[in-house]
Amino acid sequence: MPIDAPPRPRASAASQAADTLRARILAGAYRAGESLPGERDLADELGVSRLTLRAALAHLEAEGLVLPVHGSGTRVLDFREVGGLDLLGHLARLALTSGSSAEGLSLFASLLELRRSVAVEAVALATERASRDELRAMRAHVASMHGALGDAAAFMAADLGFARRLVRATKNLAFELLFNSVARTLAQNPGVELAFHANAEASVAVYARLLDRMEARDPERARATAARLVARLDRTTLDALGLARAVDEAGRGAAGAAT
Amino acid sequence: MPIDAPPRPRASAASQAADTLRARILAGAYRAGESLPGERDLADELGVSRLTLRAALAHLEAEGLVLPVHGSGTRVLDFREVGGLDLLGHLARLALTSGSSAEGLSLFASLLELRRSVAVEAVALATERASRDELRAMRAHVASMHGALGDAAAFMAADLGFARRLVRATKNLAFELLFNSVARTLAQNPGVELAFHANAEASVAVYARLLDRMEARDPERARATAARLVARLDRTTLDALGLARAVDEAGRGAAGAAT
DNA sequence: CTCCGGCAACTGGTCATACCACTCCGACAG
DNA sequence: CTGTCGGAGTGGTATGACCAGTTGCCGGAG
Repeated sequence: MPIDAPPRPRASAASQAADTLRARILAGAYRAGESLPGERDLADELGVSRLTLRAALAHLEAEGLVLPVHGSGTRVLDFREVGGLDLLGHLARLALTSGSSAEGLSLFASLLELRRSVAVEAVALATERASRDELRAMRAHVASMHGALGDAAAFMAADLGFARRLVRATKNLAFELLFNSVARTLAQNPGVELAFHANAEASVAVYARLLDRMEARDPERARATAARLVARLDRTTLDALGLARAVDEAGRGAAGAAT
Repeated sequence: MPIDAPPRPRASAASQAADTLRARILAGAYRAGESLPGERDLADELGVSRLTLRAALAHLEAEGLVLPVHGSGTRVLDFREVGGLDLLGHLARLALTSGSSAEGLSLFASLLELRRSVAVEAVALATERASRDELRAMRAHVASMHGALGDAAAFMAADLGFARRLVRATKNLAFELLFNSVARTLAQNPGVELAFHANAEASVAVYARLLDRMEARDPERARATAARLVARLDRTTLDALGLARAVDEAGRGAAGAAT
């Protein structure tokens, strides 16, 4: 019984086309300011119908990569100037799969830096605004995290769950939406759960201490504590990720020649 | 002389359909977790072809509002859980045009709060990483802002321009992409330029002082100064925006009955 | 020769129709 | 009652045509 049926015919043609075009744009194959080839040509080249191609373009447009102009062409935008945060995940994924691991790591470090600055402020805000119930729920969540210490993926989910409760306690929708983007970026990069898991126990301990600060209702001290502890966590996370990537790299290097 | 020729037949059918659906989802007309009506029905209801409807759905999918499932239906997602930061602009616009001005103001306050926390950290990072050239360019930019004090729109553009230079000097792509989202959110809400303009002189003065701090290469002091000064700016901005909205509200109230 | 109007050949935007692929659920056989 | 197998309904894709803007060439008027 030969295994033939590919268990991964998943990606739709439209999203595949979108991925291809996105990769080209992010890689600079089409320069910003120029126009994309005509839809008819592009569809033909990618081997899809014009309709499918247009669906892909609609996604890219929503991501801020491209701007179709009726009668003229479809302009390629400078993603550094107009792209949203969601691009970071794609950039990191591209760098990690098809290029320098160092660049992907750097992007990941950027994301952690942003996350940290927001998290610290979120702690301060939550210290002022979290209800007693919310604090209690966070306590319970942290306690439950001990049960997920064994499984990396489960722990990352629990970790993000705590972060979401924290962010929600700030009563600030902008923070919450930003958190969504960050969480999605992390989720779509396989391997990061290992980095999360690398300092799982330390994270749980840190969260418990942050809750102490928050319950004391002293925003400034809470902020200072958060800044210190989260920075330390992030350092460990980055080290773990770097190590994992290095091992991965070495493994690939042993299998094939270094490119 | 009846004005008939609409100078704004601009919006394409697809984007109109997307706006309609987005508004419905954000307003809760379709509850999260449920499925949208079938594409055929929906297209018929909105008076567009199924193809156009699909283009609209592609946008909503990219925005994280909706998830089409092949064979099943198109699920409505909880935007508070998966929506990106770009939604904030739409929410604010909806609140301001068709509903409570207070809610829109609150959303705007959320955005300012986020922007401030990020800006403060950006100042700290830029203090460490900005090159001498970048600092000089920022100086020049601040100087040039004096020329835009008269025009609200021009000043807002100049203000965002300074912010972009600052963010770029952090050498952190995540910060830069987040800035893009924030800037776009501000840009798509008409009227905010007045709020920016309300404390134009103060802003320029603050930026100059921040540059002093950055040139001194002391991240901690720079951060503290930024936190203090920017918070003050934001308070003024919010007051100005609230006042403008109140006046606007009163004007509308005088013309029609309060809804 | 210069300038301006208009036509033609692009481009993206929309439409109608048909068919494929997948999911779900209910009817039927066991 | 259980398991299976269809069919109905859903989103996904293809085709071909036409509409609607934009651009630029080209010929005629000055």
